[in-house]
Amino acid sequence: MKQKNGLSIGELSKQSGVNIETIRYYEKIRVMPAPDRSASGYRVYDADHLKRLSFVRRSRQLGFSLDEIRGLLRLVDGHAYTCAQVRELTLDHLAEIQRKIADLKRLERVMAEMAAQCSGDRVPECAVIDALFDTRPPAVEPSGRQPPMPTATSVMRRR
Amino acid sequence: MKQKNGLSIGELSKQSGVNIETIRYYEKIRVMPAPDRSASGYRVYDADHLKRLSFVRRSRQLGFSLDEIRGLLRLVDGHAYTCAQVRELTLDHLAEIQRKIADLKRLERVMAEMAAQCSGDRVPECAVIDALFDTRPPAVEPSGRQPPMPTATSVMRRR
DNA sequence: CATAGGGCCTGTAGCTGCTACAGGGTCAAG
DNA sequence: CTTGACCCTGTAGCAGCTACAGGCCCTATG
Repeated sequence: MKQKNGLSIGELSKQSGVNIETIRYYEKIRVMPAPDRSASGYRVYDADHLKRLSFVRRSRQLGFSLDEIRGLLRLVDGHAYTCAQVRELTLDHLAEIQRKIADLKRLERVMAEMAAQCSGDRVPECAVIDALFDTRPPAVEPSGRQPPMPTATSVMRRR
Repeated sequence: MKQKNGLSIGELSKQSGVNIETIRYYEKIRVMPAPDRSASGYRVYDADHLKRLSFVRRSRQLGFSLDEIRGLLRLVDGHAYTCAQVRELTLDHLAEIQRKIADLKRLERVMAEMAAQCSGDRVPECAVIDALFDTRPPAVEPSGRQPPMPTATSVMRRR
């Protein structure tokens, strides 16, 4: 009773590399369209679904948020995008990645400096602990003030 | 009726730079101890609370998870830490930051390459879209295989 | 003395992007 | 006919907060 090229959710999952639960989640949040159902209520997918899901997966791997992906898909679906529009989204995203890299590099430097101060002695006196108890924001640039220290949240999370 | 050095949650918030809601949240998850209460049930903090909260804030800014911070605080509270222990936690954390930087740099390169392919033409043919529709994982190293492409989640989130 | 405003209280729901159940139905093989 | 693999829905959980709702308290002003 299976239609030509019909994929079950399990098969789609294997072929796309996306978790079954995640596929259903994408459907719920309207990133993937609701597929046809078999007589018994099973989801039945086709090759277009596989393409779209792979698109989503790849975009996620590249760090696009689901909201950004919705934007890309809207362009693709409308067949109305210009390459320039897509390029702009991509460059925005690139800029964000570069900002995160810069933030992390500053963290890296602060952590390395703290660790370097640490002698390894047994006494409960430790440069790292002292530095953490310092109420001021970490020294980031010896010269010149900068935008406020990024929080871990702003660095590690998207949006 | 306020005791010497007693701080209301609002004052603690201002002096520490930590949101009121976040302070209460830290208390709930036992990162901050429950303070005394005034007759009418208001939280009353002292200078030690301020120190500890600043420690937490600074550690968060440096990207430590609340769980790691709990570990640091346990060491500090017990007065039993050696500087070497703290140093180890710090170096672990540093290594993680460096891993994230490396991951992001790979993403950066892929994004930049995609954007560079993009002509800006009006036609609905776009190298970026094509690349995203590619079902294979993004090319990361032209030569030699690597650990699987980091997902955005693994790069952006902690743990 | 009444009231307006600010602050504080608890408890719950929301955010992102999933993942992991619980408790059931379906289907093909042995 | 039973077993086991699959599928279904719906809900709760993860981190680390943030944002209410609905209420109490406290001080100052008219």
